[in-house]
Amino acid sequence: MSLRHALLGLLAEKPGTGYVLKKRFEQSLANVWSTETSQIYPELARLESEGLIIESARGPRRSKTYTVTPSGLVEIRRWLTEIEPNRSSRNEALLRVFFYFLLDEEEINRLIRKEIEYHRDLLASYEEIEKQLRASPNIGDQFGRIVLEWGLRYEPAFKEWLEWANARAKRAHRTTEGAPRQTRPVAKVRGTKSA
Amino acid sequence: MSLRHALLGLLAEKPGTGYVLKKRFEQSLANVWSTETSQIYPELARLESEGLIIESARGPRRSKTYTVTPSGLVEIRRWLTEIEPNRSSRNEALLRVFFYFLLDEEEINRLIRKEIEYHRDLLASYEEIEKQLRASPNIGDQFGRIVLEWGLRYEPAFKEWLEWANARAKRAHRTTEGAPRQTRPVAKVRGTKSA
DNA sequence: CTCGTCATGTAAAGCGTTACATGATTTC
DNA sequence: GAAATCATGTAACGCTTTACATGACGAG
Repeated sequence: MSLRHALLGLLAEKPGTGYVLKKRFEQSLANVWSTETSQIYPELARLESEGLIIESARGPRRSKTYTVTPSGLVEIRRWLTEIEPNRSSRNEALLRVFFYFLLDEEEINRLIRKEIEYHRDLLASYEEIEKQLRASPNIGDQFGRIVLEWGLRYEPAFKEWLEWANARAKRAHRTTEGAPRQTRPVAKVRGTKSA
Repeated sequence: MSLRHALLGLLAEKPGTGYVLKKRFEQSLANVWSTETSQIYPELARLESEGLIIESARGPRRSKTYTVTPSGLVEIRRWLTEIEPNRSSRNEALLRVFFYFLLDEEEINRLIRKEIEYHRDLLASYEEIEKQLRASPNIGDQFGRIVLEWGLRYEPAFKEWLEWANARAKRAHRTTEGAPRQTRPVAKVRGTKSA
């Protein structure tokens, strides 16, 4: 249940409405966590009913500003310090590379170049954010800056790996040429489909 | 729907039963994708009913070996080359760091050290796999090796960042000392809770 | 004959995404 | 007064995880 703690954390930083929380997800947490409004509003209602946040203000368009309560603060600290983080990760890009043996050299090259472009742009956007942070150093963005730093280190490393992978994929294809993994019969059909 | 294509890809590499597919997920794809048997078996049944795989053999304990069909091969190639990869990522470790402003220096230090240990062990396991691959170079593991290489590059980079983050967190705490973000009243309560 | 592992599945609950619905306020 | 944006929510569907159930085979 990371979403509820993400909401608690954001509200601990600064109270806000569901709408602004969504914006904050998109701006500061885009590459770390994401969610939809359809998940935010019910979760805020649940957090309120559990007393972890309170509706502290009503604004113009029947907007509700929520503020974290003392027990909400206790809860997020408990989560941070006592709950083992879920470290399982999924990376569809890597999963795909795993199956590149099914493609020819040219297609692999095209796909990897596309990835490189994507990550080049992502790095550029991180650098832009970093520039802005440097221009107006907001006390309080310290840990956001630390997370951003990871993006600034990750992207160049990933790009280098993609380039390495592209070169290596060519070599892999050359060495397996004429000996494809798929062409020999792999299993004798012993049973028959019965449904 | 990455799971179905992961299954197709694994079966394209080598036919197998649901049980061995689960093992292969754990061995080769652990850090890339994961799934449970409760997801594998229904998905295999669906893939078979769609003609993308066939039950090619029956073994001892009523085990069913599946093999990818020509249309299954077409499908996974289509997925690889024509479907835009889902690049959205979630990283709970980074999400947590974002909220470290709620903790004191000592706790942050403890948490970061724990992460460093975890990733140290993960890197060691990757290095072990790499050693084994080098010892018995299996043609066909080429792209698995390429994916592994990312792990061998990622882990040291992440560790360095964790160390940097730890040092920087200390600095961040010192500069915000006596000016915590949470202590001033953040919102006037204008409305009242009505449910 | 017992234990471990191989092997396949179902059920239920939780989490996440997509689609849809509605209305209020500000800006031009 | 029209359009953009602010703002909150529901419904349905799909994916993922946890828990449970069952049984076959092989080793000792």
